[in-house]
Amino acid sequence: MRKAERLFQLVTLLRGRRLAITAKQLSETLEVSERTIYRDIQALMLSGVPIEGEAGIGYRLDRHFELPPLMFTSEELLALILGSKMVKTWGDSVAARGAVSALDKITAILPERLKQQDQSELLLVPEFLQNKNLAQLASDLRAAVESCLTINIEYQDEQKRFSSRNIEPLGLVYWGGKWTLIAFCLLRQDYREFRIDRIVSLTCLDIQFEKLETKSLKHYLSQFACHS
Amino acid sequence: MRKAERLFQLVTLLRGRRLAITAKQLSETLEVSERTIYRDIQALMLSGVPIEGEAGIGYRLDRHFELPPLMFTSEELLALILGSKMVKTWGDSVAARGAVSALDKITAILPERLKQQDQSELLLVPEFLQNKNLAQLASDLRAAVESCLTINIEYQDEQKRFSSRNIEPLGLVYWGGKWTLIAFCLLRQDYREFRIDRIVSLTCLDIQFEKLETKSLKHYLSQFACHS
DNA sequence: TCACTACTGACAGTTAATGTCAGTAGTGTT
DNA sequence: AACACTACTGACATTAACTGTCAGTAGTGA
Repeated sequence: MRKAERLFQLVTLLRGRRLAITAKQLSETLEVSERTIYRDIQALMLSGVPIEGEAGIGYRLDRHFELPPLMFTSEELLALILGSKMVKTWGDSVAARGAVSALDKITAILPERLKQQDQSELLLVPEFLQNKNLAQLASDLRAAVESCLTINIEYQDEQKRFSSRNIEPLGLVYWGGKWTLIAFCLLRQDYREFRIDRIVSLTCLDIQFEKLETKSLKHYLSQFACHS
Repeated sequence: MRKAERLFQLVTLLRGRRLAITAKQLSETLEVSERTIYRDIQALMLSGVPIEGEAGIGYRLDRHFELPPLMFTSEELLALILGSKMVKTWGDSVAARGAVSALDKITAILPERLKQQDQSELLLVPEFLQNKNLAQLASDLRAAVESCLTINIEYQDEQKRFSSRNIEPLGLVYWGGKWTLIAFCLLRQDYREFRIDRIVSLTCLDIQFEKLETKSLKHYLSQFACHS
């Protein structure tokens, strides 16, 4: 079992690093010969662990193996299932995609008892409320937020009044059933909140804006929280 | 590595069973001696696997180890985080509790890159919208649904009209921001849908009702889906 | 008491793992 | 081209770990 323990430790050592690590360093840490490290690395690779080794550089774990496994309780899994269903229906299309595949993984390992509890569907998030176009719009907005790109939107408000604006998108908020975009409006030189389902069109302008402490989603919401 | 592989297979064999399994059966399946099985079981227990052995009965895996670890991609983890935040704010209190602890586990293993993406909070589910009383009411309703218990509710509808009814609760539906209780109303002898936030009080009656194909959440929703 | 099981120690034989040594090969710098 | 640094492989003597058989202990239920 000593070797099996060492293999586990090897993966842990590789997983915690950004830079490559040499066989010599590993052998010193684990107190074995370099030859043993070479054998261990080969064993791990044969069993599917994606290790990359470069002569003159050292070893690195493929980025996708960076994430360790997670252990959840029954209660946690049922909560994750419910949350995934909410994201699937109400989230932007990127998040919805992640939720669907996570949901597949979770249901694949559910024991019969929990599977029956989930499939009894006594707690339901209806799929038919899903709006694919809105989810895609939310994804595009999210990408603009993340990239700090100024955008132009055409917007139809509650009174059906039409407007076109250049805005700096700061973030998205889920109010339960409705997402809004918080942005800094270049026309009004102030924050504005837009319901995503009322955005008629969206155009990215390829103009990058600057992030500021006093011009952010957090700053906007701190004002809102004081009111309620 | 043969032994390490066998240890893995042992856990898998134990995990897939409800009834206890003897060392003799395991030795025949894995084609080793019983003495080796005793050694293997001891090695697994020393490394933390919760196996229970009873003389005259056999071995069983502690129930909490029934669930294997899960491996998620970055995209899936971010979706699970978003979903957990939704459940935390909008779910019933049991689900919210599960979501909070799942969220702790996920954030504990998040690499720096993803942690920063999550903490930038460009995609927000506000916690201040959480309603603890409503979440507790939802949990009580969920328990009644699961136990098929008839309940009495006092309800105030859209027009502020007050009513008191005995109902058989069939399930809960999340419409995005609002949950409704689907129930069979004993007064009207028909389905009725109640917004949870309009339920003034709830009393369990300790009268068990019968589940039927034609008196269920699914049946009710199949009618609704045809209308839209 | 008997039948069934889990459990432990001891020991000879078997198998796996280890470190040392020698050699191959790739990359970057001088 | 030579050198320094690294990854890599095969061979072999030595060491460590593992295995099955055997004998014995102990718990549970009929």
